[in-house]
Amino acid sequence: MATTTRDETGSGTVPPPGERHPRACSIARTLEVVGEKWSLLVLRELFLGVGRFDRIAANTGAPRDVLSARLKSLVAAGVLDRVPYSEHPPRYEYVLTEAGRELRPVILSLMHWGDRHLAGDGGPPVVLTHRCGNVFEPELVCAVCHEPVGSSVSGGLRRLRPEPT
Amino acid sequence: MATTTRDETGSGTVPPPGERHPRACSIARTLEVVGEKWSLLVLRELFLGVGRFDRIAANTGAPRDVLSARLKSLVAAGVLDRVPYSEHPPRYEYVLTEAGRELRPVILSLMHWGDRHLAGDGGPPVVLTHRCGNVFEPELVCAVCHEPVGSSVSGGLRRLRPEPT
DNA sequence: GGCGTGAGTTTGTTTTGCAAACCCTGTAGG
DNA sequence: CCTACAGGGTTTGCAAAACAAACTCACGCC
Repeated sequence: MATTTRDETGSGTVPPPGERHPRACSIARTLEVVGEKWSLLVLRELFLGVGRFDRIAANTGAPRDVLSARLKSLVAAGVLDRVPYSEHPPRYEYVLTEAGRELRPVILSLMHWGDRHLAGDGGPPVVLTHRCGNVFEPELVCAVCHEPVGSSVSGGLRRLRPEPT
Repeated sequence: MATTTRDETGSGTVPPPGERHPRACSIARTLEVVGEKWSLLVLRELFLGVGRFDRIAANTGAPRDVLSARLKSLVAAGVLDRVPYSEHPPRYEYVLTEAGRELRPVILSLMHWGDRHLAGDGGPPVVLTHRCGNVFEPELVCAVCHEPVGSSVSGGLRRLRPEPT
């Protein structure tokens, strides 16, 4: 069984064993932005139209100082905007930017998985309807051929140029 | 502007201001399983076919003790299986369960967002092709009508029974 | 018998998370 | 005028978790 030493990281060089060579990877980069605890729950609140500090804190359960830090970093990352909704007294709320709204598939995929695997009795805690009138269930398809991604190990996907040797 | 006190949490009662009443929510439940740091990068490796401890540690950059803890909790949650690939010496690798494979849309959505918003020069670090032969780009659609979820604030989605008052 | 591999565990330090209390601005009521 | 309350945070002190590096253990090979 000749362990084919693959170029797993895509860096062009096979790393020496035992050393850390994290992949260049869009998943990791995205998690740098929204992967910390509470960040995605903050986004959930904004998708639900809740944009004020106290309400987000109450609905997520996040400690206020942590929430404050997360909101700052999400604004810095361009996912949220902090906009005044009142002067005298100055009050702000948070709204999704276009980039933030594009995270909706992440939220919906997480929600769908939880609905399928972690729903207690009584089914999903929240049910959405699509504008077509039906109860909404998300499906991820290839944007070109519109066929669903499979449930096999590979999902019908392969790396382009997987071994740049 | 009569601040319509909405039942944000779906708990049936509007929470007193200042108190924490986290929502019953499938997103939060899913994040309890895969929301900690490194968990989703571990899943990425498994989708790429890398299932052994040392390789996962090297490719993700996760500290070995943390990785050990995450793998245990993912196995306990039914997302991974730990299967022997050798006895004498006893060696194990990790593989996705069916439930784990169903997290693929989460991974692909995160990757797609990173490709769009965090790719440096030279474009995305990893390019996938779909079995249809085209470069893969994911799209989230309604499983019933197959129309894409919109990019508006609501995305064309609404809560069913949003106010159980 | 010493070295290498694989899969972790242990140890000691640093960082982060958390709860509760506090601060500041401004409005409303007695 | 004085107090209370709302909103949007910051500060403080403590506990939990992350981190890096070293160590263990079981073998297989030279």
